[in-house]
Amino acid sequence: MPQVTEKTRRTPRQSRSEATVEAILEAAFQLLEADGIEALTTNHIAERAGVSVGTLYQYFGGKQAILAGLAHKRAEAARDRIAEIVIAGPELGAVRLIVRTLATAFEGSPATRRALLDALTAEGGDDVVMRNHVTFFDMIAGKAALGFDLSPEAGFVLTHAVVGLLRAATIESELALNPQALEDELVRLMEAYISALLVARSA
Amino acid sequence: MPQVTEKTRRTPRQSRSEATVEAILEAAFQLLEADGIEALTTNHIAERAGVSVGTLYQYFGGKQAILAGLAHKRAEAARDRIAEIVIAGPELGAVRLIVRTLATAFEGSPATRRALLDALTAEGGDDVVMRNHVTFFDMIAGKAALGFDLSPEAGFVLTHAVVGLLRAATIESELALNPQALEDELVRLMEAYISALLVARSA
Amino acid sequence: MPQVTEKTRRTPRQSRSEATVEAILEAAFQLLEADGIEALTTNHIAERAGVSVGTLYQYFGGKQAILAGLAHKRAEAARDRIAEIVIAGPELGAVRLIVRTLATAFEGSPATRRALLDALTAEGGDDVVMRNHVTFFDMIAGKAALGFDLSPEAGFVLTHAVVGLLRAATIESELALNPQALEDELVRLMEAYISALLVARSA
Amino acid sequence: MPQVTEKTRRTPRQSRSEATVEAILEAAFQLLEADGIEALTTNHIAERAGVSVGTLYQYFGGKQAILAGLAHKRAEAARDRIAEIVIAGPELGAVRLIVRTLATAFEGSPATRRALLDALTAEGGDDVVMRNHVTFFDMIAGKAALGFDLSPEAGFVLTHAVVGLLRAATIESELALNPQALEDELVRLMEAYISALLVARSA
DNA sequence: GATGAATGAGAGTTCATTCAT
DNA sequence: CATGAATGAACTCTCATTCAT
Repeated sequence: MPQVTEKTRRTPRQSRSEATVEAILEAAFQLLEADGIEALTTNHIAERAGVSVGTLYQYFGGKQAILAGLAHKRAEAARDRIAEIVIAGPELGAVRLIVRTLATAFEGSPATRRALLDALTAEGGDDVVMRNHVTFFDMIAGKAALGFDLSPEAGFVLTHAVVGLLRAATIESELALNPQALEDELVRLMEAYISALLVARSA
Repeated sequence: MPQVTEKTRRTPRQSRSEATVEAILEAAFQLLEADGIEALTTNHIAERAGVSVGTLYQYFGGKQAILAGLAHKRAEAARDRIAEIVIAGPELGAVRLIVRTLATAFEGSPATRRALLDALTAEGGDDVVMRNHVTFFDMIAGKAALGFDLSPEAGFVLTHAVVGLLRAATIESELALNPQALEDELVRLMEAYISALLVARSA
Repeated sequence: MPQVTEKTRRTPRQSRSEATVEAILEAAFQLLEADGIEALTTNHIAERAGVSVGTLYQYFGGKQAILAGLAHKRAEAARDRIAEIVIAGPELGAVRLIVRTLATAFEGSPATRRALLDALTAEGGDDVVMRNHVTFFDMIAGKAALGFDLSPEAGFVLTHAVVGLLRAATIESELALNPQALEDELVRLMEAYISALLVARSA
Repeated sequence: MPQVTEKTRRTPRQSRSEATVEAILEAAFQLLEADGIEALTTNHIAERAGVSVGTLYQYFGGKQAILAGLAHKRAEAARDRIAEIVIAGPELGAVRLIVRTLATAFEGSPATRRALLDALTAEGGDDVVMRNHVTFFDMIAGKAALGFDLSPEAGFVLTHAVVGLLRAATIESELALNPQALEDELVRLMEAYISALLVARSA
C-alpha cells in the first residue's frame, strides 16, 4: 500500500538529489501528457526519468505523491503570481487578471489538467489553494475594501467558484466553450458577487 | 478493461431483472459507504448483491457503469425536483430551493458523494446534468425573464458554479463550513450573477 | 502483505477445485525440493502447477499458507499413524514405533523438512502437533498407565523433546549422525523420562 | 544477496570501531524488540545506530551476520556461565543450574528470542553451541563420571533436548506454561537420561 | 574510514473480465 | 439466463547491497 500521507521520504539537500526529483517530476508530466493517467506507472516514470524505481520511492511515496508534487508546483506558482497582482494593485482589472492567471495555471492537455486538479483535491486538505484560501483572499478582500470580516463561507465561495468552474470547463471539453467568453462570464460572476458582499456589508 | 462506452447491456423489462439491477446498485452503494471506493470491486458487489459476477456483467458494462448508474439515479431525481420547483414557480425563493435541492441530491458520506460526483464527470459527456444544462437552465432563465439568448458560457457558469462549489465543499470536509451559511452565500452568488446578466441584457 | 491468518480463501467443493489445490501443493513441494525455499515464489508455484497466480490466490492466502498446507498434510498423516500404533497397543515397542513415525513424518531433503517444520511453528499456535499434544499424548500416557494427571509441562516435554531433537538433527546435517543410533538414543530418552514420571507418580 | 559466509569484515581493535559495532548490535536488538524481525532492515539498523549503511557493511557481512552476532554474544555468555558451573562442580544441583542458565540465556520478547535462536541455526554449522557440543558436554560427562565414550548421538541428545524444548516453549507462548514446573520437568528429563546412560555403560 | 544516493531484480498481490458449464 | 472458477497482465513497493564521492 502506498504511503499517501508521507509525501517526501528523503528531503533532498544535495544538488544530485534535486536533479533527480526534478527529473522524476518532468518525466511524470511528459508521460501524463503523452499517454494519460492510465498509463502512468511508477516504473514508467522511473524509466523515463532515467533512474531506478527504488530511487523514485526514495523521494516519493508513490504515484499520488508525484502527481501532487506536480500539481503543487503549479499551484504555488499561480498563487505567487496572484499575490503579485494584488500587491501591484491594478484596481479595476485585478479580478480579470486573477481569473486569467487561474485559467492558465495548469499547462497541458485537458486530461493532464484534470489529473493535476484531482491530485490536489485527493490529498484531502493539504491542498495549497484550499488550505490558504483565507489568507489568500484576505489580501484580495483587503484590496477590495471588504475588510477582514469575510465569513469563511464567503471566502470559500470566492476561492472555489472560479477554480471549480475552470475544472468543469476543462472536463467539459466537448462543449467547446469560447475561452474569452468564459473569462468574461467568470469576471462578471466574481464582480457581481463581490459587489453583493459589499452591499451586504454596508447594510 | 472496462467498457465505458456501453453503459447498459440489457435493458430490464421483467421484474426479476429489475430486482437484480436494483440489488446490484444497492450493494454497490452500501459497499461504497462502508469501505470506500478502494474496496469497491465487481466481485464484492456481486457477492453482496447475491448474484454472480457473470450476472453483474449481464446488466452493467463494468465498475464505472455501476457507479454511473448510481449517480444518474440521484442526478435525475434532483433534476426532476428542480423542474417541479421551476414549474411551481415560487418567484422569490426559487434560487434558494434549487440550491438546496442540489445540496441534498447526493446522500451518503462525503467520500461517497465525491465518488458519485466523479463518476458523473468521468463519463465524459454522458453526464445528464451537463448535457442538459442548456435545456435545463433555459427553464430557469425563461422563468427569470432572461429570455433565450443566454450564452452557452453564461449557462455553463450558472449550472456549474453551484455544483462545483458543492463538490468542493464536500471534499473540504475539514473546513467544517456551516451548511446554512454556505447556502446563503451560494444564493447570494447566484442571485448577484443573475442580476448582472439582466443588467447586461437590458443595456 | 500476505494474509497469514486466513489460510483458505475459497473452500473447494467441486472436484475441479480439489484437483487445483492438489496441483498447487504438489508443485510447491517439487519446487521446494528442487530449488529450496529461496526460489519458492507464488508465481513459480502457479506456473509449475499449471494454473494462474490468480487461481493460486483464490485458494491460498500466500506462500506461507501453501507451506502450512503442505506441512499440515504430513503432520496429520503422522498423527493418524501414531494413533493407530497406540490403539494397536504393541506394549513394548510403542515408544520406538512412535519415534520412528515422527522421524519419517516429513519426507524430502533436510532443507525441505526444515522449511515445513518452520511453517508449522510460524503459524503461531495453529500447529496441529502442538495444539493437540495433550489429547495426543494422553492416549500414550493412558497406555503407559500414567493416568490422566499428566501435567501440561510433562506433556509438553514428552511431545516436543522428540520433535525438537528431530528438527535439530535435520538442521545439523553436517554432523552426520547415525540415524539408527539417534533413534536408539531418542527411545532411551523417552523411556527414561516415562519411567521417571511413573516413579514420581507412585511416590 | 547477503554474504552469509563471511561474518565479520573488520575485527575492531580501536575503541571507536568497538563502539560502532556495539551501537549496531544494540540498535538491531532494540528494533527487533520494538518492531519484530519483519521491520528489521539494514537501513533501519544503520539509522538507529547513527551510522551510515556503508559503515554497517564495513563491520558486518549483512543482516544475518548482525543477528548472528547478537545471538553469539548471548550464547557465549551462557556457555561461559555453564562452564563455571561445571568447574565449580556442585554435584547435585548442576543439571538444574545448567537448565536454568540456558532458560535465561536469551533476553527479550519471545519473538526476539526466536529470531536469535533461528539466527543461530541459520548459520548452518557455525553455531557455537552446536559445533562445540561434544567438547562442551564432555566436560559435564566427565564430571558425571560417564567417561569419554559418550556417543555423538547421546551427546547430541544431551545438548539439544534442552535447547529444543526451550525453543518450543518460547514459541508456544500461548500455552502459558509454568516456568518453574517446566524447569522441573526438564531437570527430570535430563537426569533420567543421564542415569539411563550410566546404567547402559555399566552393563 | 565514512557516507548515503542509487540500484533493480523480483516478490507478492489484485481484480476486471471471460466463458465453459 | 446464471454461474463462478479461472485468468494474467500489470502493478506497487522492498531492501540488501554497492561504490563514487
